[in-house]
Amino acid sequence: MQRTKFGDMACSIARTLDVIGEPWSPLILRDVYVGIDRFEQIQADLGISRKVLTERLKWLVESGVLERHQYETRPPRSAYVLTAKGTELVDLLMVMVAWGDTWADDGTGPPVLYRHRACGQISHVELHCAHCGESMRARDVEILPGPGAAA
Amino acid sequence: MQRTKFGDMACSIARTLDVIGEPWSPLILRDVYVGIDRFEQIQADLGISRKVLTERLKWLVESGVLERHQYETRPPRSAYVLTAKGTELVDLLMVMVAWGDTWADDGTGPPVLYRHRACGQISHVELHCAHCGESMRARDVEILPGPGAAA
DNA sequence: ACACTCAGTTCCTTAAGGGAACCCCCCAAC
DNA sequence: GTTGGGGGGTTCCCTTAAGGAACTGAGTGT
Repeated sequence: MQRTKFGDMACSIARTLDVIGEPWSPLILRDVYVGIDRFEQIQADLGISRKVLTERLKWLVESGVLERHQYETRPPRSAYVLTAKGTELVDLLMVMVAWGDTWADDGTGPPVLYRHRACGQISHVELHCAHCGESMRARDVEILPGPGAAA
Repeated sequence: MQRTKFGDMACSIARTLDVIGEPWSPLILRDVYVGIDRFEQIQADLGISRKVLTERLKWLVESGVLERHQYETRPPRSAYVLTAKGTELVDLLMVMVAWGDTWADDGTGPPVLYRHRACGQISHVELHCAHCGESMRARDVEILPGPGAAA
């Protein structure tokens, strides 16, 4: 497959997809987020090919969303941990979860629940405006060209 | 490529990725969202191969996130429109935009700005708890097995 | 010395993406 | 009434990525 490069597009969605646009990456980040953070564990949990997992991990580390930490030297054992950049991608995963729970439920209910520490309730995420705090969804915004728009 | 099926996994992230996990789909949805809603327009805007675009559109329609509307019969002209299911996916795109603006800026600033109609300000989305309304990010939640968890 | 685990690497097969050419339908101009 | 052009695809070939299994190699543990 000669895949098109997304990183150069003047589009923040495309640039985000350049990092995690291929389907395994979000699942790898999820695994690392929940503590499945070593090569063998991730491979077994996802059933991903070892070859592809190696490639993805390398790319995610290069992209600065994961770091490889050798936490033991004898025997050498390493774990992957989320950087700040990677942790903010987990926010994206939480929105995916909310959508999947709503629109792709197989009838058995959500596989994972999220308890919000602040209020103690099982909940999910909603999108709000960073400025006024009110709900901010697709239908609530107007789109304008920004400074980095293509010529 | 014999790609692994994500739709059957007991994971809402995987089930979401089953629909839009391949890198072009989010960009197609973005295009439709901003009004680039016809085959030729999308193809020209994204530079995607016509073959792949045909496949993607078919899949997105099958998945219920887009609908094909023939708005003119002579000559036959059709446009793709977002369903409710698809419109909620645009929320996901807005989070991608926020991440891309923050972490993948090439120095020229964001290519697109979003004005929140409610407050009139240029803004971006933040994640809040659907229950208490407070900020709800990756670090603010506890993960629990839900009813649809794998055995 | 032998088995075992972790973390990859190598090799082969299959299928998906890119790209260009081609096709059909409808309309408009010459 | 045939040529030209646009919309909306389909067909073809080529390249490359994903899957999968086997192999490697360092480092214990017995």
